[in-house]
Amino acid sequence: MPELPEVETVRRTLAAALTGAVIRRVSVRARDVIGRPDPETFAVELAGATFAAWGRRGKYLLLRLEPGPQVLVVHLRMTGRLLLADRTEPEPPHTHVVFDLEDGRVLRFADVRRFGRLYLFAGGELPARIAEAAGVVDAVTGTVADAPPTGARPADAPRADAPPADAQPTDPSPPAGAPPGLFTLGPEPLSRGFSGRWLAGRCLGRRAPIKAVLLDQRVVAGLGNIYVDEALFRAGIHPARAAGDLRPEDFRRLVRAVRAVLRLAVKRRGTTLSDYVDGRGRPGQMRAHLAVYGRAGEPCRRCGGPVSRTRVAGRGTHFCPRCQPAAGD
DNA sequence: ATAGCGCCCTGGTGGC
DNA sequence: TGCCACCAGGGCGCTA
Repeated sequence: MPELPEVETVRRTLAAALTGAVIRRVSVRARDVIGRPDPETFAVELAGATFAAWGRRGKYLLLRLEPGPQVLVVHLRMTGRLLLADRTEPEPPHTHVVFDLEDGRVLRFADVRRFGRLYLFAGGELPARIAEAAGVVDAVTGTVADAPPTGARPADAPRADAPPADAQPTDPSPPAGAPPGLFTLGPEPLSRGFSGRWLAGRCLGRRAPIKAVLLDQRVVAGLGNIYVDEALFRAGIHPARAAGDLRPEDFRRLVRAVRAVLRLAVKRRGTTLSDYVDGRGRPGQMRAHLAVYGRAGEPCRRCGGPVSRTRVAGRGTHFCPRCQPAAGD
């Protein structure tokens, strides 16, 4: 299940191999995976375009194309794959979109469950920050690495109580066919915008389980079921605790835990349980480092007690009842 | 506004 | 061995 580390790994593998590649032809086999515009326009618009830059925002992959600027947005959802291969290599099953490149290679979008979506935007249709992220965001820190020198920004060193730089509360409403979620994404978890104070603010007065809040992409962008469970374990916080009941030190610990687990997962090139592979078809190595996810009944790596599995926020949830007490301490 | 739930989709799994 | 109900879940839309 691609979450931030998996999407980031795909981004890196493809950016290294595909920047500057020219699209010869696009064929759409399954119309329903093209979110916007219609599949015919999608194919026509992309023919002849060059991959100029590869960015990421949350779980969205952002491919900037020239001339344009146009931005191809890809969301892999559960089982989507973007695979770069030579034209002679056999096509993977459930291939729904094929980008034939001028140099003889092919970029294929395959997805067993057809949950993944591809969207094409003209540059002006995206909020400035998203368009910027399509190629210029530093994916690990989440900071804009090569932002155009639009003048110094001296006095706005990010304060803890300031709104995160990458939150976009005033962005325009999404154009037709666009995924609404792309326009309401919270801060990147590895950026300074995701702080204990920000998280505390978003949890204020909320009775929803803390896990549900962390899964909400408007609160923080890029977390999914695996890394939320892992971060809560590292922070020693029960996933079902009411978000509004956490204390300031809990939020600080949680933010640190989220960052640590995501950094490690990026370093290990993501978690492969059954489906995920990177842009070259290689599995990730993070599974061996998971403390609770998928380890129900196995000994907790910290206390030795058995890892539990329940359902929280409608999701399979893994935690250690001893290391993550249900209430307070 | 918030929280919970059903829906999409299909391969893999477990029960009988 | 074969059949089938059931599960996995990200994001969205609906309901209360």
